[in-house]
Amino acid sequence: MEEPSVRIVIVEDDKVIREGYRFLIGEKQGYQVINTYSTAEQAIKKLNEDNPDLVMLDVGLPGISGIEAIPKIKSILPQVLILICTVHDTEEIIFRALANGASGYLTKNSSAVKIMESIREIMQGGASMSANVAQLVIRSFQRNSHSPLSRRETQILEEIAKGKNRRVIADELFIDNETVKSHIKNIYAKLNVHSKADAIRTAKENKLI
Amino acid sequence: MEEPSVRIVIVEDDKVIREGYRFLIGEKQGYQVINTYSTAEQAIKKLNEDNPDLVMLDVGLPGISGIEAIPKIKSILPQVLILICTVHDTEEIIFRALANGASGYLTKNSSAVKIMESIREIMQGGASMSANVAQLVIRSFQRNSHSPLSRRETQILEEIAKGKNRRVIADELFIDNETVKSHIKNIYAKLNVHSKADAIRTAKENKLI
DNA sequence: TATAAATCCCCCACAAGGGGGGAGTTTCTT
DNA sequence: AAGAAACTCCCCCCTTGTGGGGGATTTATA
Repeated sequence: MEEPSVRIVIVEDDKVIREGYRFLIGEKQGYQVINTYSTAEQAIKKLNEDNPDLVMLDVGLPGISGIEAIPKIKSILPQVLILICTVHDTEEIIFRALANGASGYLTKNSSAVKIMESIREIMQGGASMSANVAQLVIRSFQRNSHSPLSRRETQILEEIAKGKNRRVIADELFIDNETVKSHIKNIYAKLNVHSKADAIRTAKENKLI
Repeated sequence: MEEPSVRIVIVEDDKVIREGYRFLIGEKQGYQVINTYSTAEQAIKKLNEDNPDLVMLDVGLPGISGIEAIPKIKSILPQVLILICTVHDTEEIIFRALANGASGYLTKNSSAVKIMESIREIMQGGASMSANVAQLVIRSFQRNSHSPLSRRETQILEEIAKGKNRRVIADELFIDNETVKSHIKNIYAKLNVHSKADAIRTAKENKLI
């Protein structure tokens, strides 16, 4: 039986890189580059007729950025998969791209092999990140191991961060209202703050919760 | 100049897989398998003399699990890198492994090439995940795009979830106290809840914030 | 034998929360 | 042009929660 090839659209403002991608992908069996664009606006305008399976997207585009383009593209073609290929590797940009619906994030030092591997993984329903991106993402999961807070204090601060009040926390932990209050007093002293909001902010900044 | 080879310890209870890894890695230039163990306890006991750069760790070990072993290993050798290789791919296990300090997470269908690539990426200071793991991780970043909440409501609920009170939120958004209160009333109505804590819980469960 | 952690107790004053009502404007969609 | 959402602001009410002050006891850990 005939395997339909994967339809790919490339959005990249640098002509050399754009043509590089086109050449790289175009010569591979089972993949075809439908069109390439230098701005997200142009790509979005032609999205319905191009009808791609996957869009390779740069972040630093003139006009609307790749990040902002993601939800617009997804609203037109909800099933389309997005692979970000860019030089930008700041935490904020990466997280915004992933939160907006990207399935992959490669920084531009990625080899041709790595790019094709990512496209394959994404088309098979997975996701893909280059090593430096994966590291940032993983780091966002990790706690500070030198927390000044005790186990109980950390636990209680986590519940506070969920918006629970002292009464509820006390009930859930099978301890007294006053005990929770004491813990909170100690938390505030250790973090040098004087309110819930400040405690939560400080704790999150230092990855204590 | 002489490049020292990467010292690797393997912890895996299945003998076939364990020896498979040992063979796979042992034949590669620049990598040496110092020791292999079938339990985390044994590996931890010998950690100081083995002095590995990287530990390949299974999750489903007899005795203490791979997940629980991570902080214990890190407390003995803080610089050691951890690569999880396992069949387990539930969200909870993956997140706990990454939160505990793993630098990589491969599910066991990973090819030999992929395993070596991961080890290389991790040793170079990056991180690595197989496609299915990356997908779960990325999905955890993504919002529900069909939120019943308006932009403003979502924004305000996010601030509430940071522990801020109405007064502070009003000031930061340059709107009146009463306006914030109205938004909160509407949020509660839409989410069918009657308190901060319930609103935060419901919103998080449905990935509205 | 200190020190930290976890538990519990009392006081007080003020801030904050939640429910009820209504009403004006803008902005977007049909 | 009509209607619906969204965003803004105002009043009433009473209950609950919060933060700061001062303690105490027990257990475990260094």
